[in-house]
Amino acid sequence: MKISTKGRYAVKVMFDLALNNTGECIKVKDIAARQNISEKYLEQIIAILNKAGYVNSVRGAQGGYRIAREPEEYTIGMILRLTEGSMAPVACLDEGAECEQCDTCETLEVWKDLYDAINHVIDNVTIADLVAKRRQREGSLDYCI
Amino acid sequence: MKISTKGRYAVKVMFDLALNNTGECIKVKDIAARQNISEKYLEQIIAILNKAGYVNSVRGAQGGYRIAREPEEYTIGMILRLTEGSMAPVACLDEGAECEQCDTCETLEVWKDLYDAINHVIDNVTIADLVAKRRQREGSLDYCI
DNA sequence: TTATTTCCTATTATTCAAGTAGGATTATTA
DNA sequence: TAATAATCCTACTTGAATAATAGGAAATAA
Repeated sequence: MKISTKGRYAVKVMFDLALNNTGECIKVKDIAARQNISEKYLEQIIAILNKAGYVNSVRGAQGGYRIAREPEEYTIGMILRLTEGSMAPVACLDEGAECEQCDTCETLEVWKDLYDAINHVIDNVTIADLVAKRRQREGSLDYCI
Repeated sequence: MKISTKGRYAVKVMFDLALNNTGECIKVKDIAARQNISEKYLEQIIAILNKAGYVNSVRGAQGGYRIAREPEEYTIGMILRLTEGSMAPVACLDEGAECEQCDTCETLEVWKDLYDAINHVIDNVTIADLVAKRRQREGSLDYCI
């Protein structure tokens, strides 16, 4: 039961755009280099974020991407659901799923609890939280040197 | 991020063996019929449970399987880890994993929280809990009729 | 000795993850 | 205006994993 690179990279992209946001455009190439991800693969992932309006794009030379809203407004859950699809641990719990045995399925209740627990975590962390942690870390590093 | 049929079926097997336990052997064929799973595929899954000592087997005619210990002693987590492997949402958190970027990875902390939440759920439900729920359901059904 | 059951291993079909590749389109800038 | 730099779009590939299917060997009860 793993989160795929698609979802993980999407979170990294949003984090990177928030962390390095100066109002200027940020190129895929730069994100790929910083996050150590294939540039071409990242293009596809950021395209999903773009279509969903999570980021804004500027085409042409000196173009790139910017985070569309404030980092506080993006939870990890939003980003994972967009890129990974449902975070339900079993298909029975996906939206629009039909299962005849669900009424008499004791295990389903466990999966429901698991689903709730997963959602609770990913819906209560925002990109802003991740940026804050990095800033804090950078701050404490200054003291070390 | 889905639990595979292997893990789900393994839980169903343990549940079935506990629910229908009379001290007699239970055949794979019967479990497969009750749980609506391919017999041959179930053989492979129950073999894992058998090797781990979660069930005891009796070969030959009138043979079959019995749950080895009390249903209270088997958590869902034990069964899933045995059949699925680690339940960590990212490979970085698997045992023996090595990741150079972990020290400066803010997202990892989210995955850790997620991992903890997952473990908390699956380690606090036992097969006995599932059986109890079924018994309760059966009891209330009697009143309905 | 026959029927029944577990045990063991190999094979397969399908799907999905994770990228790779190539070029079209759009905009800046020299 | 031409060169350059960037996003955009689509198709393809490769490898691994999932979810079985298949066939028979070994063990045991009746």
